[in-house]
Amino acid sequence: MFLQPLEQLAIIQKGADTIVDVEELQLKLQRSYEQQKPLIVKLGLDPSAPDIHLGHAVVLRKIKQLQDLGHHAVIVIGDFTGRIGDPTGKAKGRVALSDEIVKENAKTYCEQVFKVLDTTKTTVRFNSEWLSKLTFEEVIKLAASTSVARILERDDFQKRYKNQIPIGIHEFFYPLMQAYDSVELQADIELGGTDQTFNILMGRTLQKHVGLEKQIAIFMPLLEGLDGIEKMSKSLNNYIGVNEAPEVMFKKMMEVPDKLIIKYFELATDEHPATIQQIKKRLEKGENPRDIKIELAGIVTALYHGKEAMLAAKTYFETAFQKGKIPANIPALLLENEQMTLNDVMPALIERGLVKSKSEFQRLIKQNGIALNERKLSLEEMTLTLRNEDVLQIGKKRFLKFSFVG
RNA sequence: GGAGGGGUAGCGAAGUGGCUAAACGCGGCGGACUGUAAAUCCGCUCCUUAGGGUUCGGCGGUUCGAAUCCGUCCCCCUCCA
Repeated sequence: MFLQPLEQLAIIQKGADTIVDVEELQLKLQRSYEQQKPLIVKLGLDPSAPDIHLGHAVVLRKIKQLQDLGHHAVIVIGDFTGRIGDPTGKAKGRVALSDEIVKENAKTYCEQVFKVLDTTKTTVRFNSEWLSKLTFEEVIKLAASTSVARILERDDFQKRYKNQIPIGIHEFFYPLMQAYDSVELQADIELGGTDQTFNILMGRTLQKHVGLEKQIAIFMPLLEGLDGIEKMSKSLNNYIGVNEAPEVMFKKMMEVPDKLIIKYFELATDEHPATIQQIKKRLEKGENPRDIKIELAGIVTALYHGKEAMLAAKTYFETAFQKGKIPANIPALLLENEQMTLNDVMPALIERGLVKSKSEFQRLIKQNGIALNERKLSLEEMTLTLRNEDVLQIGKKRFLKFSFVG
């Protein structure tokens, strides 16, 4: 059932940034092979934002590969970590609420996670399950396994300390809590981005401290977001969510900077290294990066939405953005009666997030950014009565069709 | 506990009684150009029934007038103990 340990190792190493420690990993694989017993692969997820994006997916894809090799994944939802970590949640009423929200987020989360992972080889755990039961004494003992100097080594702590940005004492416990998860699960392998180096290595320290075998740390490269500079994250709004509509996903993929095309092929698709080599060559030969990016966008979109939806999204992209025409499938807004004007629909537009305020809408009109049925609007036309099938275009990307009930 | 420095729009940062809805930079948005872009150029960037209305950590006060002065409270940082 298992592949030869060396073959497994090759697959595991593919695309990984660093593995600590490869020899130990080999030993674990060997033993697992001999005993026909899967390794426990741990991944911690922070439930604060309920969206999984392609950056997370890099790690998930690697885990999927481990599952395909026969190993077992444990997803740890950091509900405890998240709950005490949020310094804004001061009010007591909020804690209970955020508990529910965490549960709900976790549900959405898992749905997304399983777009990549194999359900039958995955266990989902919440770390409040064990962390909330620790006594103060146990916590202190945990804390004694490291030192302030060690904790301060962590990159972002150092930066914050230098820049006089506050560091809460409780934040010192994050690495410990995450490390304790590994102890509890007796993880064989923990996956994470290179930004998780400190936390994941702490897991090894702690496991050793309590007399367990140390987990293997596999660090995956961080995927830069659409700005091409910062790592993909929701708060920087440079992300592509796995749950986003196919049209949105396709369009965003096209916004990936040219220089990241190969990296995205490597980290966001399951393409074979040989295929990627060929693409590299095509780029070097001077082939238009746009065309290659269209292929990339197609592959990624199909990965999450299937081929059919991808093809529709591609057509949408070609009509709306390449030709500048109104695409076929655009969201519709139902009008209550036949006397509605743009002024009247304004609240609905704001609610849908198409514009921030009426003032912004008027500003856009002044800037030639609003069109009704492909004709630019003027300020006076705010009071025009809308007709069935009228199409409103805001900027280049936002479309809305009006239609009457019934 | 003591001493000092801070809190200004999404962020960074000017402004120390009226000319300030608040310079400048970044980010974001619109337009031009394009290969979806990037780079570049132009414009916008609190709300509004366009007359105004609400903003500079919170509350209260002085003043014809306050981000700017006073009181008080909250928060952050540094050094000392």
